[in-house]
Amino acid sequence: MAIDKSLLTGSTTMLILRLLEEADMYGYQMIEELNKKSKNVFALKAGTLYPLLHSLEQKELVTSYEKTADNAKVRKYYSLTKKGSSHLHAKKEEWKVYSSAVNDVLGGATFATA
Amino acid sequence: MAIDKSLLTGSTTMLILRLLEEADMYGYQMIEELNKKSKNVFALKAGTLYPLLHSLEQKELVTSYEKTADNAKVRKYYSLTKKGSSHLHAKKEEWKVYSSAVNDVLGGATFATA
DNA sequence: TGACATATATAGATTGCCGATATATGCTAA
DNA sequence: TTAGCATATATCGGCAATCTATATATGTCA
Repeated sequence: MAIDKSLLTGSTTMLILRLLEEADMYGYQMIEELNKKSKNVFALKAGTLYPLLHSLEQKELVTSYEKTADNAKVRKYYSLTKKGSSHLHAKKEEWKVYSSAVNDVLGGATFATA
Repeated sequence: MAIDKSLLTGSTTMLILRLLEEADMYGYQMIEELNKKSKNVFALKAGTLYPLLHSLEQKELVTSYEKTADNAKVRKYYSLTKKGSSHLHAKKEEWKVYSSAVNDVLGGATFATA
């Protein structure tokens, strides 16, 4: 199930950084991973991702390097910086506060963190 | 705690409709209610709310009527329509799917509905 | 060899929300 | 008594995030 794109706003950066927390990745791979991990809910578009990655690199939240795959294709890998890691943790806290507040207003839903 | 405004995108309509599900309200009151229910997380701006209410009325999700308060002040009350109620339920489902998906990606959080 | 998946990139448009500003009334304190 | 603040609604311009469309280049498979 795909959701209204407008709900995505603001959380995309967090999700991307979260992916990079586990492993270095190249753009195309992030789109696939995000789709898989979210059970097809997040269908991030290339036109959204690449400009976003460039801005994250400018903000020094990620760094990039090129790596040649087996098939001689050059891929651009991104890696989470220390600054990016801090940013991610802050955003995760924000997400917790935000989603709890939405649930407070909606009522009938409980939010538990493990 | 106030959160990054960008996270709000798309959910404001849902929250407003949710308020009207419980009782008819006028704009200014919604801002206060939302603030209270969300424990000061949502500080909706008048410049956001009033245009939004007008668009909701155009979409026939709400209707409005004027009512004079004790102090002779005229307030514009909004009421949820049947169409608005359906819309709200659809949006709530979307929110569940979306927030679960975010938690899936973030890991370490469980989402339970009551 | 032609179509499609992979892989990255940019420009233009849309949308949602905010800040600033405007208007008018009621209440309260100097 | 009047100046300031809260209440109450409204509009405009602008910004930020995302999408669509388009472009490029290579690898793979029918």
